[in-house]
Amino acid sequence: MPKVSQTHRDNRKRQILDAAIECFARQGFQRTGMEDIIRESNLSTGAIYSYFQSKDQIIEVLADERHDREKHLVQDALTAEGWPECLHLLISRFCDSLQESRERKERRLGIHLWAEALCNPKVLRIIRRGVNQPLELLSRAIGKAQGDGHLRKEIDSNTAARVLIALFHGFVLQQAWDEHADVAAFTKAVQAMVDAYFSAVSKGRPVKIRELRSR
Amino acid sequence: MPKVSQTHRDNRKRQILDAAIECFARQGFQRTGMEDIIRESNLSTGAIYSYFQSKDQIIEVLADERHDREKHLVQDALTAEGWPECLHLLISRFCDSLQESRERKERRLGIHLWAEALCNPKVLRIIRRGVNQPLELLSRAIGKAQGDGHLRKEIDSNTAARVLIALFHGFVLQQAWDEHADVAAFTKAVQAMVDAYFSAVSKGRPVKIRELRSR
Amino acid sequence: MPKVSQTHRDNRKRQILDAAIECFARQGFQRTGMEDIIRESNLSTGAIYSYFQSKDQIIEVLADERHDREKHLVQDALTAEGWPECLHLLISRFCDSLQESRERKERRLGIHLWAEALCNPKVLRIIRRGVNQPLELLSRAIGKAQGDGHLRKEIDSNTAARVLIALFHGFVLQQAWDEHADVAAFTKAVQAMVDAYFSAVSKGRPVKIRELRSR
Amino acid sequence: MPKVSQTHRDNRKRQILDAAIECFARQGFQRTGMEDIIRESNLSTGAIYSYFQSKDQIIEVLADERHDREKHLVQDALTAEGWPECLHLLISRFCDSLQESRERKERRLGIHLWAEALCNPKVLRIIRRGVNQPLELLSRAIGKAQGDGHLRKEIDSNTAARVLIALFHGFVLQQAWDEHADVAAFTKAVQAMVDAYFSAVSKGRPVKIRELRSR
DNA sequence: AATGAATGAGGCTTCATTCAT
DNA sequence: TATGAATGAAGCCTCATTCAT
Repeated sequence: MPKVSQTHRDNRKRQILDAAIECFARQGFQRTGMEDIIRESNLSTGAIYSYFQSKDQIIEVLADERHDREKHLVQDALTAEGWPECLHLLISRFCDSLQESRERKERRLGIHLWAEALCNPKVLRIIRRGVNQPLELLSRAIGKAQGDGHLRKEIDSNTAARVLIALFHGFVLQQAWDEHADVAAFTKAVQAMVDAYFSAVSKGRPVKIRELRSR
Repeated sequence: MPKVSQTHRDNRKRQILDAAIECFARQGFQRTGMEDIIRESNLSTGAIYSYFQSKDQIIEVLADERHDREKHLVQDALTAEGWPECLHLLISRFCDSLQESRERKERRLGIHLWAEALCNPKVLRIIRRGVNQPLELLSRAIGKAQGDGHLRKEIDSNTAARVLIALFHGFVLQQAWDEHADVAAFTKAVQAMVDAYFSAVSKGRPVKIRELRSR
Repeated sequence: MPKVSQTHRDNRKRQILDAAIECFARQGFQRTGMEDIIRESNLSTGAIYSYFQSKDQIIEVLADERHDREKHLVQDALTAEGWPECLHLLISRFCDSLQESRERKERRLGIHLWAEALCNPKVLRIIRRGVNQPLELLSRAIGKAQGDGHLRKEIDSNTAARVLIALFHGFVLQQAWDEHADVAAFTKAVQAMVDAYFSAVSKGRPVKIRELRSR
Repeated sequence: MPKVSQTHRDNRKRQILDAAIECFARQGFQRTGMEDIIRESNLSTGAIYSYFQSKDQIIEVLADERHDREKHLVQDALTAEGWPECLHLLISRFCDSLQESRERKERRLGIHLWAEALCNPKVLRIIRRGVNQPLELLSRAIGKAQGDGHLRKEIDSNTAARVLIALFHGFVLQQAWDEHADVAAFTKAVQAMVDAYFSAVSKGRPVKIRELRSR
């Protein structure tokens, strides 16, 4: 039989991956059988296995995809000019994405990947890249803003980046557990908090914890 | 053996739960077989099943325990007097806990529970309680601080609480993926950010989002 | 501790056997766990095992009991004087017993024993005795009636006994499957049939099948 | 393997059912493990479960099959013309079947089903149908014979049918417990008894039970 | 004697993967 | 290439029985 075109193969692969996303997002890895993916993708067992070596490999590919997406989201946001703009763009880009149904589905899948990473070395490696690359991008951007004098120097850019990512991830969880979580309110609060943090006492020295305490 | 004391039963239960925590934290729910828990607990199959009805029930009990712990952590912190103290205590309590090995293990388990909640209604219910109760406690504390004039009124107490929780959860993830994540730096940054947020523009009016955006 | 009296032991044994009858009749052997018998008997695991060596042994003892009862039922009926009286007494004794709730329960148990006998040599031996002894008693009684001139000689006493027993067993099944089966009607029909059979053409030669066919 | 024909599927199903009959007839339901059926059928665990959902379902299907066979046996016999012919055909058909090894095996299985019915609602329903349908067929046939003047009207057709079925079932038991039970003798006796019953006192009035009792 | 906690072999079933067609 | 029937290891759990107290 004739070899099928690469495009055809790609389409099939997508078909499988989309089916897998659907199933995994809904039921997690354990509860999703290959049979579910097969049914959802309208393909046959054999077909699936001619595109992916195993269920685990599908998971790994999906992890890779998510990581790519995350990186691009950060990358895109950081193309904006000027400091606070970058940050605001990032926050809104991120938060906006939580409103789209497709993205929400993938975020659920993402959570399963976060847990999977804890006991699957391959996935852990992918997740680490998926967190570290955005982290570095962000960290570098913050560093640059500091260099440009838009930001207090006392802030450790790396840690600041971590905090931002933590905020995002943390909210992804809350939204997954309660789909009515108020994204807009959260967005606003994060914007405010981050602004306050980055701009606090920009005129002189940073606020010291002790001072705050005794106020 | 004849009737044993309640203490004995409790000890056995703990033995099983601890074994389960060990296994689940290390390998997740799927990869942990009852056999693993049996081996780790030094008990027999039957013994386990005379204390718990099923693997799922063990998971649920562990979820309940985590939720309780989380609530108590928040409750304890909020017993401090005065506003910023409460908050700082909470942050340090939380971050300190991430340094203890036992707690780290349980946090890993916690992440597995977060994912499990997405496709296990019972666990979801438990997790929701486990998030909502601390959220309310925190929210109420913030509200009280606002009432006492220690905090800007523009902040929505509920959302602020959400943001804090998100920060914590988000960092738990980072630490799980990279056990060398710098807890101290994170702690400091969170303290600073939160202080900045809650006290921002205390000298005049709060920064408005619109202003920030258009800057 | 003091050795308990034989009476006490007997009572305990009965307690266990009654509990077992209850459970086995209701749920069969497989579905009845030792735990069920323990609960129903209000004794402890250990107690049960100090009176019986195993679940199988309980079954065997119960089989023995049933067999005894069955034998006595036949024996008692055959004490009547004169031929048809014996038979009628037997039939009514048997059918009457099907009206009592206790007996019905034991009959259900009996059915389980019938099946058990097919794959449990010990029970098979007991059941065989339980069928053969009544069979012989009956057969001998029929033979005697023939000798006394009350019955046609052409009838094979052994087979006739078999037929009677088959009628009884067969109806026990029907009643077990449908507790509203009409015992009275069945009794009457059996009486009539048996009478017809035993007395048919008592004046001369037996009816030949061929004749019946061509009539 | 690619899609296989329906015939192939049917053959496989039969293969499994035959293996199950073999095992169940020999050892009963409890003592037969899926492993036994798997070995006996020369298939794999998975194969079995792709044809049947559970061990219980196999039992139910077998119960259905038996019920069908039983019904057909009666139906076929009742196609004969004329009254006593029908009956004699039925009796010989039934008794002949007890001579075939295959049928004897299935009869053993049948006994296990009779017991199973007592504590398995699904099987009970099937067994009831399996008894009631032949019962009705027979009852109707007897009624018709009465209408045609071939039979005494005093007989309750329904009860008479019950008696016949009871005779058959009862003998199935005896044969299962003692494979040397004399089928031919039993057959003859049943034929005679039934003939005597149905034609008794055809010369005058039927014998009344009361008379028999008081004789 | 009595208790009931503990044991662990064995039961039923699932499901990722293979491979004949 | 594509199909889906077949495989069988491994999983969760039950339950008759034992034995320390």
